[in-house]
Amino acid sequence: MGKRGKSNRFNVFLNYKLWLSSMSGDGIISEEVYTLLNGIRDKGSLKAAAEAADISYRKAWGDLKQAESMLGYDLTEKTRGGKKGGHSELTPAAKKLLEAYAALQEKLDDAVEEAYLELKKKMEN
Amino acid sequence: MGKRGKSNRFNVFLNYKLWLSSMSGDGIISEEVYTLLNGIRDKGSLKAAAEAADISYRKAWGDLKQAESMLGYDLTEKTRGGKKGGHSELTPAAKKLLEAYAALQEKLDDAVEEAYLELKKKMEN
DNA sequence: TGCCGTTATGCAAAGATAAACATATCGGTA
DNA sequence: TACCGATATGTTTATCTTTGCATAACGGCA
Repeated sequence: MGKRGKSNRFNVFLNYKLWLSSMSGDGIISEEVYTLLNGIRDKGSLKAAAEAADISYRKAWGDLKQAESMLGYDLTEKTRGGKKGGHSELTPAAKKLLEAYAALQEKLDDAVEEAYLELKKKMEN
Repeated sequence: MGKRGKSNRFNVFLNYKLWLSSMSGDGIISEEVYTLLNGIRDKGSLKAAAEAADISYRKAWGDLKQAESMLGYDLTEKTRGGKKGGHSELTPAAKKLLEAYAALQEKLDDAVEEAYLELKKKMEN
């Protein structure tokens, strides 16, 4: 047998979750909302985005509404009726938010990864 | 009136939450468990720690048990009966975990703060 | 040995969260 | 104008989480 590492391997994963909240803490924009916005951008409707995210339309609609009310401006432009029954698309502000969020997530992913390796090292000593 | 910043102030806060999980994702060590461990260290009993954290003893006990089962080793040494009815104290492993976690949290707090400022700047342009 | 306060644990009740269901509205198009 | 499919929203059900209650075991101490 060759040598090997300590036997108490710290065999767990570090996860994290981000969200934006209002000062009062009532409304939140969770990662779910970002998923929805991405879906809306890709599919052109909240219904399709909700299905893709595997959450009920009712909840998706409520979450989006709450996010918009919290920010104080719209993230989507919605229309009812029309050839395809209606559709939703992102406002410029939403597009900016998605971009900014992606950058933020990448940066934090790196920070978490780094912190995790340190945690692990400490726990294996 | 002098000049002032853009009016669409991005007036929300960035929050984050950390937790450790097993590969399968079933068991987790949430921030709550860290709070409990801190409480146990300070007060010497799970009951007191649960009260301080404002969660039911039932849940605190269950969470702790789950965390220990996930890690595969004990985080607390418990005794029943005795002069004060019983008590709990941290194992060396738990102390190490708390230390490592505090360092991790500090590091990530900084990273999040930094990322938030960037996000904000982007959203205000 | 009976009491106290804590750990330990099952089970029922209560609360929170999300899904499901039910309609209504809208505006192109057949 | 009737139909389609998506938005919009209230109401009811189901699910998931947490609390609360009950009860047992334990071991110093009066």
